[in-house]
Amino acid sequence: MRTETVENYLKTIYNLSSDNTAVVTNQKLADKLNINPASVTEALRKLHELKYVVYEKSYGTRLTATGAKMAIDMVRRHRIWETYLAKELGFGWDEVHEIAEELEHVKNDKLINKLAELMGNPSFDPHGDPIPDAKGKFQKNKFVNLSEGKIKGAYKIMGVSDHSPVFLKYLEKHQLIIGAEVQVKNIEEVDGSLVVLCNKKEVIVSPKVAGNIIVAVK
Amino acid sequence: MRTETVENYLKTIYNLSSDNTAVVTNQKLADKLNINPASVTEALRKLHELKYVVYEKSYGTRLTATGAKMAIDMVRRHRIWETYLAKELGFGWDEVHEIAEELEHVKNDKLINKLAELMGNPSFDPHGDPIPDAKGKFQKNKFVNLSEGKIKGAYKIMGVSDHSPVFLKYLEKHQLIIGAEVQVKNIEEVDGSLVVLCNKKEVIVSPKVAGNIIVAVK
DNA sequence: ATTATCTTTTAGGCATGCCAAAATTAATAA
DNA sequence: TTATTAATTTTGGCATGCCTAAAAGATAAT
Ligand SMILES: [Mn+2]
Ligand SMILES: [Mn+2]
Ligand SMILES: [Mn+2]
Ligand SMILES: [Mn+2]
Repeated sequence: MRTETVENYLKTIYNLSSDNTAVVTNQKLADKLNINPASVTEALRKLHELKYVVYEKSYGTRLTATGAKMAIDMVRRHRIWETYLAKELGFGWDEVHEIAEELEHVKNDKLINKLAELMGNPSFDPHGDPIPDAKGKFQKNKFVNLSEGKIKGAYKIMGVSDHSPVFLKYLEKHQLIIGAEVQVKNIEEVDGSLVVLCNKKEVIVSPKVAGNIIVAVK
Repeated sequence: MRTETVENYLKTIYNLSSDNTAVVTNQKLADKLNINPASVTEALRKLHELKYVVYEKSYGTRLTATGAKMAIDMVRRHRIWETYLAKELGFGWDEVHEIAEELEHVKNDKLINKLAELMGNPSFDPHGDPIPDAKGKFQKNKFVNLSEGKIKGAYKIMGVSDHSPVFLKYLEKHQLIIGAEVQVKNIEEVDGSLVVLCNKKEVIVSPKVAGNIIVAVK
């Protein structure tokens, strides 16, 4: 059964096993889904039954081909809705995730495809994440982390890996938004903070923050 | 708890007790919700507990003020989404209801208000039903049924009371759509069918169909 | 190799929503 | 009014998803 719960599990497994086939632990799933580990065990048993995942006891879980297809479908829906909310309805990039968490479960492919078409089939969502097309194909990007930035290096912000409102509002306050061009002026010895020039202003970016900013080398 | 189930019950009770305070029977609820009458009894007991309805055993149910407020909120969401799907995304009036059944449950007032605003706060949905504003106020209309039409009478179609795709597609085929102007040429003695002129074509409208077309007298 | 720690699983429960069958109540007809 | 029919409620069950506490398994440290 493709319940909302199943959809959420599959999507989350997919997001946690970033580099395709990596195995996901129960703990990480429990954390991400805000659910007790015992409940995760149960759920995985069922998902295994349904052939959506391969679940090996006390080892970990990975998606089957069927599961991956469903997961990618969810990712598409989520990101299309996020993009729509931001681009067409004027929601902030810190607001869209939560609403998309609900909208993604509306069962109507035509709806998603119409929204996508209306926006010219965008390839990236407001956080810079790639949007799979209707067939599940993505544009794979090869960006790096700002924390790998070098002194005098010039970069362009392409995405973020932390989607929490707190983080996103913080970035916005300093104009560290998608598309912004930044230059690394210095890297502090003490704590590894980056002093970057962004929009003609100097901003100090902590390693933690830098680690969640995805950039292209210019 | 305001679950999806609760929202559906309240909305349905509201829709079934058309003339405000009319009592709704379990049977009608069971039919509309496609649920076993036994389940309806249980649900109503809980809704009564929650003070959303006044439920009197073996007699019937009506909404409390609190329940009515929630119901009207649901009606607003449903109709805003229907209008949005039709006007902005190009869905047919026969397609929008089903999708809106799901979208109406997304918990975000800002979203609904943005959609409404974007469309200029419409007062009627694609079926001619009035859309309550954010405060729950509607424009009460005083239309009549086409089945009450008189020979030589001229009318304008303002709405429909059957929202099923079959019915709506049938109407569309004969151009009997909202805004269309019709003139009653004759009423057949045999079965009460109306012969109406619509878009310069004669159409025979059965009593059953006419009974689901809402018109304004011109 | 053994202990301590952390993760996962099992066992036993609970809430929500639904159903079918039987019992009760209400409404209608005779 | 009494019998028949129809609507409602009660009873006992079931599936889904979640939880806590206890048991078992895996990992890491001494
Ligand atoms: Mn979700
Ligand atoms: Mn995103
Ligand atoms: Mn609904
Ligand atoms: Mn409608």
